[in-house]
Amino acid sequence: MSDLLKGPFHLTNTLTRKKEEFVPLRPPHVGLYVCGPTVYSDVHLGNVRSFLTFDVLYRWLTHLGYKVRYVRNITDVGHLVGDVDEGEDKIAKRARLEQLEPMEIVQKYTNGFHDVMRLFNILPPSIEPTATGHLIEQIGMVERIVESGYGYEANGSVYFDVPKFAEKHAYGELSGRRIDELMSNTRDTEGQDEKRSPLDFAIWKKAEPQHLMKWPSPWGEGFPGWHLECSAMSTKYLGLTFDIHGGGMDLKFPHHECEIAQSVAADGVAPVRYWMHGNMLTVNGRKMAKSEGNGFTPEELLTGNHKLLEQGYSAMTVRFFMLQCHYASTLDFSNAAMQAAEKGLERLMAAVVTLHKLKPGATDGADVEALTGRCYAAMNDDLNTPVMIAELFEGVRIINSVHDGKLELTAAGIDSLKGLYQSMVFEVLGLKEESSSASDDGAMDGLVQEFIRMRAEAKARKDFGSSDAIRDRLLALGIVLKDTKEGTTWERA
RNA sequence: GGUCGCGUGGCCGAGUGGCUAGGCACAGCUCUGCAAAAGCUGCUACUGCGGUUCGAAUCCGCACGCGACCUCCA
Repeated sequence: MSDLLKGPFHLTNTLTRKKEEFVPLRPPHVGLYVCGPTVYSDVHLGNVRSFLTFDVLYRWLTHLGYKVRYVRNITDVGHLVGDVDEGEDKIAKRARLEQLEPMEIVQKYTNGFHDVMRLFNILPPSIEPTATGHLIEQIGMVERIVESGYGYEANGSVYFDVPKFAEKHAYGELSGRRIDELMSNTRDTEGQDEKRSPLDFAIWKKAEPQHLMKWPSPWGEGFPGWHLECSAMSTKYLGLTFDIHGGGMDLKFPHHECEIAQSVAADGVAPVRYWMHGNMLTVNGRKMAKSEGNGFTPEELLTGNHKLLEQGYSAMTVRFFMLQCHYASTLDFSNAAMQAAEKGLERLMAAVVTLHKLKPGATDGADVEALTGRCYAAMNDDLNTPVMIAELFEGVRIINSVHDGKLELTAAGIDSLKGLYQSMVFEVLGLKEESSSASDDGAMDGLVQEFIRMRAEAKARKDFGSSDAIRDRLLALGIVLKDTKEGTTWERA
């Protein structure tokens, strides 16, 4: 595959709302930052979708030959439960509820998050920094913001002065908001009298005496504001300006808007060149969210033990289901759609197995090169995984036709196809064989092969009653037999 | 209320001016002792009403319906 076929890569920059050619700042290096989870509860499927989107981005950039430094944070302090910059720290609240030390909560749900990422074959980032590990950098950033005149202290807390910032800079550019509209839409400011404007947000928050997670600072004991860590850590590991920042659509405002303002205020430069936002997973048309209570955990998904689930679905089925939809579109979860995805994935993976058994012919009856080009074109067009999957299914038809002797491919053609599927299915889409197929258990396979041999003998003497009985009894045990030209194969139902 | 987005065949979902993805389901055929699997064929849609255009699912306007953000959320 020539590099010419591979590029150029275009992605939708949500800052400009346009599809743009991706050109890294310092090729071949790419700096990628993605907002990670706040570790105070189990991640649900909607969270998984977001991390999956950027996993595919990471995989694709890597596939294109870029050296990607992928930073995805763990938020282990700072987000508040209640109203704007008031109320209890989420992690502290959870710690109280579960009667654990806050850092035990953090560890518990960080472990859980990692388990889920592994389950869905989502690659770990290059750096996974925590907010609590970067207090010095965050305090430094607050100081720079104060020095530049866009931060002010009030009663031990430090706030970002949004109206003042907006006088000279574009606040609201990313989310398409105007400062005067925001002003007229503010809710009551009760309990926020420390702020000069209701639009201001905390970059450092004073801790009450009973607060468990607090650190010394020039403004007294406190903790960092909830937008600050991403700015401080992305700057530390990726530089003042870096290539791509990703996150869920719901983080666009205010979180990402505030990140931009903080970086511009502190360091004078816009931090991000390409912003990318993944869309939401919905259930019955409504966003899956912790606060909606309509999420299910991966464990419930696998077992089917949830009122919204008719059956259990494997992690790869879910992954495939999500990849059949473009990342920027909302995707509605339903049992019918999941069942369709399950069947489709099965057919795709079966064809990959078949591909490795193909016998070469004298001519090429299908244009593998063109198919490959279309796969690259799809991915280069804003990570259009649904179109690429459609192309892969074109390939499935080719593979099965060759296997059935209805089409011919040369050894070179078969090799190209193998290379394509290895790259696209496993490396880029990140799908993997998961359940025990025939070969994972030697004893099991030997046992079934023995029954297949007995059945073949029965068939040979036209004793179809016996041969069907063997097949039916194995089926009742979850073993499916398939008669092919090369003999009988088996798999689990 | 403000801002943004969406509405595609039985279902899920691509597609941004003509060449009408793909998956699942369904029907017929081929293969098979019969099944299963696989292949072939069929099923040809774009919320409604106007407008622009030789031509619109695709552009513009209006209406209706739905959602997201505006408060922690991927």
